[in-house]
Amino acid sequence: MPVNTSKTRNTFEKVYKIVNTIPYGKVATYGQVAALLGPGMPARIIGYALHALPPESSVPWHRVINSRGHISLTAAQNDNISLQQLLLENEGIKFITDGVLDLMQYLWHPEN
DNA sequence: ACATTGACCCGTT
DNA sequence: GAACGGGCCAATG
Repeated sequence: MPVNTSKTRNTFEKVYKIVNTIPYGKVATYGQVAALLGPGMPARIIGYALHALPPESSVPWHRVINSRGHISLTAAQNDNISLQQLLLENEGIKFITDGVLDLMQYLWHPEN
């Protein structure tokens, strides 16, 4: 859950802002988002921020996956895996197998 | 203020 | 190619 301290709010908002720039039908890796956040930002923070994100939010959290092109989400939230996969498939992204998609094809290439 | 954990990544065995 | 370990920042007890 996001605690509204000044520092975290800033970082979290940055994450959400970047995630919002991911175009429809494309996906970005945690590492990419971390790199856009700034040097020295580990990918874990993105995961933390997105995990804290409520489902009602308009942030396309499902377009963020790990560097291997897999849906992470760990075992605890395996119900969300199907949800994320459904959302991505709804955007025209085809999965190779369950929870695995083709990064070369769908990876977002930011211009900045 | 210390230790542990986390929707991760990368280099080395 | 799989398994292991170190590393970064933020949140929680």
